[in-house]
Amino acid sequence: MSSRYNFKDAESKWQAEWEKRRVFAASEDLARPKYYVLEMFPYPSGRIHMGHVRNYTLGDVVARYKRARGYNVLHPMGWDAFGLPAENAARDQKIHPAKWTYDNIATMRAELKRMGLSLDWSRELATCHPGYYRHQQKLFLDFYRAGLVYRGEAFVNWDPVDHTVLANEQVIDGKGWRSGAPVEKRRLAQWFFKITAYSDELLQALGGLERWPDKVRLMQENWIGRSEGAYVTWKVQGRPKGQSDKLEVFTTRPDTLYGGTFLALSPHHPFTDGLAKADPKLKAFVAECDRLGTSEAAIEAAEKIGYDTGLKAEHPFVPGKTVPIWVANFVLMEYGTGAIFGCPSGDQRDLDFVRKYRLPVIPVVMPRDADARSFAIGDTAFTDDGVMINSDFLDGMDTAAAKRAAIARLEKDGTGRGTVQYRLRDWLVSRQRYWGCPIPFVHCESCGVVPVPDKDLPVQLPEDVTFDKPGNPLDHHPTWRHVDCPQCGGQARRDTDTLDTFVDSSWYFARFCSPRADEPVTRAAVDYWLPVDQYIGGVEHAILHLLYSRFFTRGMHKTGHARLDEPFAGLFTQGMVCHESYRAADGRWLYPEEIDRKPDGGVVESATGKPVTVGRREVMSKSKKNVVAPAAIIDTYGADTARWFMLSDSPPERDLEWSAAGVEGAWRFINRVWRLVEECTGKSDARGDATELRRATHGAINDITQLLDRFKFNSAVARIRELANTIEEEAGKGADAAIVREAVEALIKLLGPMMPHLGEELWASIGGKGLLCEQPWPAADPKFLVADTVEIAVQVNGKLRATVTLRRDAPQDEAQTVALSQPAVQRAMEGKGVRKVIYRPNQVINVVA
RNA sequence: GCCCGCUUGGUGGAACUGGUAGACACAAGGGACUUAAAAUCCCUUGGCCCGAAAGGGCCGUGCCGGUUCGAGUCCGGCAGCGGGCACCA
Repeated sequence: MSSRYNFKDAESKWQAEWEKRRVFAASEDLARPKYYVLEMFPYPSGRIHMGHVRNYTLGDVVARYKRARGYNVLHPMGWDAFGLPAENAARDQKIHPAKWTYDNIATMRAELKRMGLSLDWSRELATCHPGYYRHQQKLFLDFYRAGLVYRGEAFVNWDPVDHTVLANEQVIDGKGWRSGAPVEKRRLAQWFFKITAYSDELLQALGGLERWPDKVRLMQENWIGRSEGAYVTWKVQGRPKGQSDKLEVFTTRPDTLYGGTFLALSPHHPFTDGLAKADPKLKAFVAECDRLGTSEAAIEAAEKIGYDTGLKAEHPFVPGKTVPIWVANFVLMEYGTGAIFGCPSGDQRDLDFVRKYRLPVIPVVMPRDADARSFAIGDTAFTDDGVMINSDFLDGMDTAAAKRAAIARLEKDGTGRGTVQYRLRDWLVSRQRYWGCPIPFVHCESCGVVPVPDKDLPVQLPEDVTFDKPGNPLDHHPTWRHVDCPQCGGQARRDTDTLDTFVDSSWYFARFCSPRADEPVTRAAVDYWLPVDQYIGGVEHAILHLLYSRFFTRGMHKTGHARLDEPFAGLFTQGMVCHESYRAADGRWLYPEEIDRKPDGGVVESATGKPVTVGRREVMSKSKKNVVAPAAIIDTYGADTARWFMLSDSPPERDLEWSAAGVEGAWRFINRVWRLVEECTGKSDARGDATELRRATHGAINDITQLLDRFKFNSAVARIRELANTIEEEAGKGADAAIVREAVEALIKLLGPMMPHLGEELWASIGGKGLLCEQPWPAADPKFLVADTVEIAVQVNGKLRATVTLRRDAPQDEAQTVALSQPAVQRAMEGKGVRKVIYRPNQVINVVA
């Protein structure tokens, strides 16, 4: 054993050993409790980054720890391999998306392997592989047959230059992010998942996800957006030609109907469409609304514009009363019925609108203590609950009662009904792109939309595609789309859209259970492994990915592919990795390795010696060059250093600041432990007192076990360091050799999940049997967890005045006598008598003077 | 605008369900070893005050107030920072 730890040899040696012995290969074993640890699989963008290192380190600690605790652990890895960057690379670099993707996977796999993760690589999968997406097509068809997939029309952001549909985030100031052309709203026939069929269930079931962060549950709750209200039907006066004579609105405030002074329709409401045909001004107004779009700057968004159709609607409660019908840009077709009634006295937005267009305001709710005769609305609507006024039969009721009464009346009159609305919309999954899972449907002139028969799956992506023309390469392909109709045998064409990549990631956790099965999932395997016991990833997926996966699992349940509803029993969202940024005087961003720190604390550019502006620490990003490449760190310090640093200092849910000094500190600790084990196990015949050391050892085992269970890895790191400190001290004092050995063994086992290579090397060096990663977790002996004496705090009037050592569980009179005899206590009492004593055994005694 | 979270030394952070604030590190300063450097080891390190020293006192967890024998922890208000959603009827 040499005195300096050679991480290069050790890390590759143990990685080879684990692989050779297949120690992380998982198989179903009903005799043992299972534990499925999963980290969100990466997009193969090229290289792994520090965010991956953090994510996979956290998961690996859990996996190794649970394995040591006797669980049958499944810990797989795969690739979220479809997506737009591959097509961009194809166009810009003339590389086929498949080659680009598989090359990146090879690079990243090699980088991940160098981290020493306890992964079952035999289960590796890539979503772009036909062996994966074939089964996704099967699920899509099964969902279709179960009524969870349908074809509908949707407005999309259409880029007229690139001939493609853009995601909202690709529309910047109303223009395509790449072409710069003004984006058009187009109505296209698209595929949807019927996620709204589960709105209420997805909401209700959040309550059962006890091991999910509250934050994520709340975000999903808000996203689903349940609200109670009513549909109200208004009769349109003087029915316009070819139009409905009724308009249905949704409202959460049926109580304020008497305050309604106008109706507003969405620019995309069918009624609006009908009117616009004969009204060029309205048509222009609708076009104007479309131009403003949804992603306009906040200032633009704040402007509310309307168009008076000149039509009137009859008030459902007040015979003879009518209100004008407007079209307004702020009414969304996608929410409610696409039409509202405006009550300016009770809604700020409506109030702003009527002030602009000079419509009337009728106050209908006032604060409890206000006077009905003098209560008036100025520039602020009264939106709180209160007492009803100017509302006929509702007058005097409170808001809740008025809502109930108004709904009852609507239902009795047949002019409306109580209902529940959700903000959640169905999931649009069609993408006009090449690098995605083909949608297994055929369009036939005579049969319509026909599913591809199961036996013909997969519908495989053609490889010979070109990216030099704008638009979807599948559309341009000379032959691919032409196909015989599976139903009538006549000429038909394939659906050339591909699925949103969120579909790929909505079931990969299930596929991992039987990754090579000839069906999407093997029931026995998913029944055994699912749900995922611990899922770990970034909070940026808190809504879409996690919600889609929850929906998809329900769909798989309904179609008989699984028997559970919730895929992730436990969820942990980690913080991001940050670094300060550096900027030269001329504005260039500099990489951390391009700067030097001077002794006086100043920072200069290495190449020029000129001073550098140090920016605040923020999320690592290539554009600001505040990045550190994991590969470089592993080359210099090894994987264990990177892992240890990732776990130290910052709690995993918070952002972590990467610092060179912190990495150095981690590296120093590894060498310190190395020397410690070498030195301490050398002294074989010492017979000193060892009670302190045993207490430290078993206390550490106990604490670290609990800390790992609670995801408090940074605290576990601190306790491991403490144990190392104590061993060094006690061994230096000549503690009993057998006890030192016990402590060192515990230390090695405790650090094993965090620094597995160092752990194996140390384990071998002290003559441990087998592999460390197969050793059981150490057990704390309870008899060393409690001391005979305890130090307790002595307070006078709540202020600490002394600490005294007492027998454990000493009775109050004894504690009181000792406490009062303390000089500092006497001084603080200033001769006053004892009025009261609060005694918490083994903790504190507080004397009230 | 609405909803949520956070705020503790020079820095990252610790403190179980209200009970000795600052664990464990980083940085800094001092010292040892060395021809020197690296590495390593030891000591000091929240602020202020009294004292030659030993020791002692006061203040202190963003700010203001409250509950309690006792508050970093609970409650109310405010500020700052961060996140989510955003014309949601």
